[in-house]
Amino acid sequence: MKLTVKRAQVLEGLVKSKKALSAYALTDYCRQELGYELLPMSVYRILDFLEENDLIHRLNTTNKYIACSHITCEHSHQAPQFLICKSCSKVEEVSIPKTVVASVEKAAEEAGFRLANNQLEIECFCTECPATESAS
Amino acid sequence: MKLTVKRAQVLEGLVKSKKALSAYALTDYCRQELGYELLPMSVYRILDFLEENDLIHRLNTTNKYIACSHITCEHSHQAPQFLICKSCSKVEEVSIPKTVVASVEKAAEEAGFRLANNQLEIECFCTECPATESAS
DNA sequence: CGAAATTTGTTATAAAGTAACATTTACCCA
DNA sequence: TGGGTAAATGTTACTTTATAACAAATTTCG
Repeated sequence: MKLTVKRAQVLEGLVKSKKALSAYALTDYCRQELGYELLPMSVYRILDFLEENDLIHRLNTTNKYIACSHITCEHSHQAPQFLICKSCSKVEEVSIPKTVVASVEKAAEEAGFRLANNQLEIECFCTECPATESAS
Repeated sequence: MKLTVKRAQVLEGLVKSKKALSAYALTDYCRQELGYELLPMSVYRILDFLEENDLIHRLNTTNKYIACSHITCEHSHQAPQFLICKSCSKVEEVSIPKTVVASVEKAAEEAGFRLANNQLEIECFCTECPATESAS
């Protein structure tokens, strides 16, 4: 694993942003804040690398990326769960009790599926955003 | 609410398919199986309509759509949970115990978020698909 | 009937993601 | 130290997903 300058800069962009960013938002970040062009293709590759090395998470529900909140920790990662604000993209990485995750897994197994990962993404509204859509 | 012919045909396409389909896959379906062109814009509008009326679900993690497994039931919908095969897009709509959903909601509230909906999408592999990626 | 609302058509384009190949840079070791 | 290999990044082109804006057709209902 090699954290090159560009990879570190993309990671830094995600760390500094308190919310989830798309790959294209990160190309904008490089242009505007760092003063060079990093094309989408390169951004995607760097994001893939950062994700493989557990430095960031990809949010499947929104096609955005966020820095892992445990970058600085030593302890190994357990499955992440995310609360994602539908309105402003603010993300909180929370820890849901293992028993809860276990019962999700159990429900899956009973239906003949095995989990690909334990990542849960939950659509929310944060305190600063009014719920423009009603909860279902 | 008005279930026009085209809306019913799109819904029928989703019901007949046992897996999740993208909007563009549904334009192909109309061309190949029904013999007319339904442009993507129209498909998206119809999908929006069907979703608003609880006849289908949109899977945010995969940008695909699936018929609601309770179309024929009378009982009102509770929050849906989906097991989605990453490999073949097969989807199972399951019912996860309310206590589990409640504890997810509790974790969200403690972090200052309120749920936008209770839909959970869980990435899996079904029995027919080998896990090409290892579970995390 | 005829006005208003709803549904569908049409065109163009934005946004998200990847394939394929070229070039550059880093690394190793004889 | 030079050169070969692997890793990283650049470049071009394209596919997939999604929506904006406006036009036409159809339905609804007084």
